[in-house]
Amino acid sequence: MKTEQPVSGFQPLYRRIKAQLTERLSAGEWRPGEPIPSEIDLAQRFRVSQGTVRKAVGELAGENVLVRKQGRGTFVASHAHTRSQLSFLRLTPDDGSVEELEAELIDVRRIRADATSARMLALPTGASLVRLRRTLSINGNRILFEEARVSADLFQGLGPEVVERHRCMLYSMYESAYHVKIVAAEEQLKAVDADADIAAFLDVAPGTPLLLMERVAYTYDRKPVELRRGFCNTSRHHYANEIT
Amino acid sequence: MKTEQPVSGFQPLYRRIKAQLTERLSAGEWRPGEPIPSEIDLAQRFRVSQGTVRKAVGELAGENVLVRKQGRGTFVASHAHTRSQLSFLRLTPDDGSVEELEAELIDVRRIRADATSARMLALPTGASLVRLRRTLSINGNRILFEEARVSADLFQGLGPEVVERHRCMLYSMYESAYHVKIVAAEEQLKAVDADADIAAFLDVAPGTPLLLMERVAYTYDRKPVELRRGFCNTSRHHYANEIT
DNA sequence: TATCAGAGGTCTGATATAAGACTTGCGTTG
DNA sequence: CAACGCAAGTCTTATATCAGACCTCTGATA
Repeated sequence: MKTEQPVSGFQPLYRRIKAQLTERLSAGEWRPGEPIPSEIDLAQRFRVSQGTVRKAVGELAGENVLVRKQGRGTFVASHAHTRSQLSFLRLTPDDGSVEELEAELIDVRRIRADATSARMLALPTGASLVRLRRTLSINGNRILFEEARVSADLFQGLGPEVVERHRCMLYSMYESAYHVKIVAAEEQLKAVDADADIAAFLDVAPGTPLLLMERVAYTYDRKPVELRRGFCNTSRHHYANEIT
Repeated sequence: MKTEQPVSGFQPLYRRIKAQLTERLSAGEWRPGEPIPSEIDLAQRFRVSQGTVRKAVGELAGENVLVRKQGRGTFVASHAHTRSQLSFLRLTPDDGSVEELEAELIDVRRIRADATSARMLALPTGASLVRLRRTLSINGNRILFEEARVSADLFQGLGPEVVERHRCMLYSMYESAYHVKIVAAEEQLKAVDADADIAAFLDVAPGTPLLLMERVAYTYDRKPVELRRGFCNTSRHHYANEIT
């Protein structure tokens, strides 16, 4: 066993392997939905034992970056397949579950990043962003209005057509059209009153209490990629969360 | 290697070890804050290899039931020590972090379980419950009103004195006074309007939008133990969540 | 053509061994 | 008495090996 990094920044071997794997993932060497090489194979490439690869892969699987399938192989997680697309949607009807999901695009515009957006996306103030607005219906009830902002530079040519073509599944679209895989997000929730505009979009009276959800979404290596702000009518739905 | 359970209900060895560990934890063999025996020691007791124990302990550590400390040992997670007491409190000031936390007890009463509460706590309808109400202040601002319900049978003698003595840290109290360790919870969030009563408690105008948090808290083996309902003034605070 | 058995690949579970890293506490040393 | 160094105990990392479980594909068979 080699002991490198004499003093600072020591990282165990399996973490370095993990880093290498994320690097290749983010470089697009293996695409979402595709299998990565077998543990044995990876072990040989990296010249470490299969157990070490296994531990690296295990952590990535724990972070939902990879998906293991016994007897078949290990796959790059994808928003396209497996309804993992829903893993970022915490809204549920009070009774029963999500049967049908439908999104309706309102508009897609180019805007300039204000100071806050820029900072949160790690971009210079004034950078060009794409702002996308839409509503979302669960089981036929329109309950969410939301807007998303992403770097226009990273998502070149992002317009209504592209969104429509992916049926408004944004993360799936980021992934397949732009090779940007969303792997984590931070959300901040508040209760607010509906203003006139949003009330109109959601078919509720102005002043109705809405759940405000603000999100920063990250890709590999915790690079911030998308800002999102949603207003949800929670009269018959709720935001479900598991604490552990 | 033994292959048991020919068809159904097969559980790998490390999971059976894990189950045995949770059992002993729930029996109080090792108390929160205390160390459990070393991996080697446990391996000998259970007559399995250290690696197998390690895997079981690893999962429990991942669930925040145990806490590993390199070079020192593995400890039973505790709400009392380490500010893990806050791991169940997702409320944060919009700017900065939680510096000071203060709870104010309103009342503690015996009530009968309605059908819903009973079902969620896995108790018979009409069972005797203790209902506790309080407000909570962060950095001096009173922002949360909440009520908690627990089985009066499980928490015998639970009254204002006991709560005050533990300075309103409920999970810490459940743990040290009743040996009930809360390990997980499910929450449902909604936005609602403040009614007159709650508005008064929170010093806001009736009709102010509030974040409604409903929670079921579980102890070892996912046994439901507490129901909680909180109303939060989110004008200068938010509920923080991490999605992965 | 349709079905089935089997081979081979892949992840999973279990064990064993060894050395590194971290903490604690003891005993020596200055 | 204080400081230092060392040893022991514990978790952590790494490797190797083997067998089980699960899936896919292929070739034989009816």
